[in-house]
Amino acid sequence: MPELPEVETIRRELTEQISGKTIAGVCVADQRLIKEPDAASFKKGLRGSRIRSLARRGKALIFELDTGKFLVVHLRIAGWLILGRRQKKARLAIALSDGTWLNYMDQRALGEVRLVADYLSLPFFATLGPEALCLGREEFCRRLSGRKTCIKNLLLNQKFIAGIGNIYAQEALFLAGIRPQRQALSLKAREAASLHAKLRGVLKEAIRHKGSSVDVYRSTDNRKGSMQARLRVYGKKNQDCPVCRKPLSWVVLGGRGTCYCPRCQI
DNA sequence: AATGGGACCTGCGCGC
DNA sequence: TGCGCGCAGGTCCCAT
Repeated sequence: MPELPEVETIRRELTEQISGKTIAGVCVADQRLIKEPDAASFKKGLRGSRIRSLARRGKALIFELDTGKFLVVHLRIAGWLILGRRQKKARLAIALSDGTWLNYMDQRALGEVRLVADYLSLPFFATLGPEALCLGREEFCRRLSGRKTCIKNLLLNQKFIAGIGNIYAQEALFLAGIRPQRQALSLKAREAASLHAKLRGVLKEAIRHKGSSVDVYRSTDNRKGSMQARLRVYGKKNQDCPVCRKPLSWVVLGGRGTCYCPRCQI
């Protein structure tokens, strides 16, 4: 589900709705999600904490607590959060002081939740590349140069750039007119600059529209985003290009399905 | 050092 | 109706 725009949407909504509130209780229905510490210490460490603020780094959501600890949530493929009534299928439910619940939902149980004192030293954050929306054009082009892997896989590599996933990588490449299987080092300066601009554009567009609800993703009020209606190629296997109206192509790159237009993308 | 494939999970839609 | 298969928005681990 959640790439940068979806996680950013969640962060903004939660900032408005739960910052300043205190955690009254914690119910762990699926222990597999709690990566550290053990479930009992996790619950004990969380109870009574006040939520100071919410941050995002890449696709990870970070709750800053007044105890000095951080609740780090990674939704992976199919996680989402619902604020409000307690949800039956929640794998983790956090009761807030005002009687509302923050429910962690996850169809595939691949998500990860941690309570740590220092999240920046976690391997994921220590090796994470620059934020997609903070990376300037020149730095983007410099990091791109000399990389032999195909451009789409590079965009998906979180150590290269943080926050891009399979939806927005395909969308940005379509908008920039670049084939996903091109070697990164083959991009001309103009192409790299265009890709940088289109990437920023599509991420901002997606944030404005509260993310793409392609499958299970919902924003915290359990409503769908609206970006899915604006996607140009993602999930359009066997359909036509929105620009030239000819059939789109589909390939597997880095184990992930990839749609592109063989005419509009060079 | 960088790259590609498999593993981790569950559920849906499809063809037979 | 039922079953097997392919596929799904991410990341880590391992072999090469």
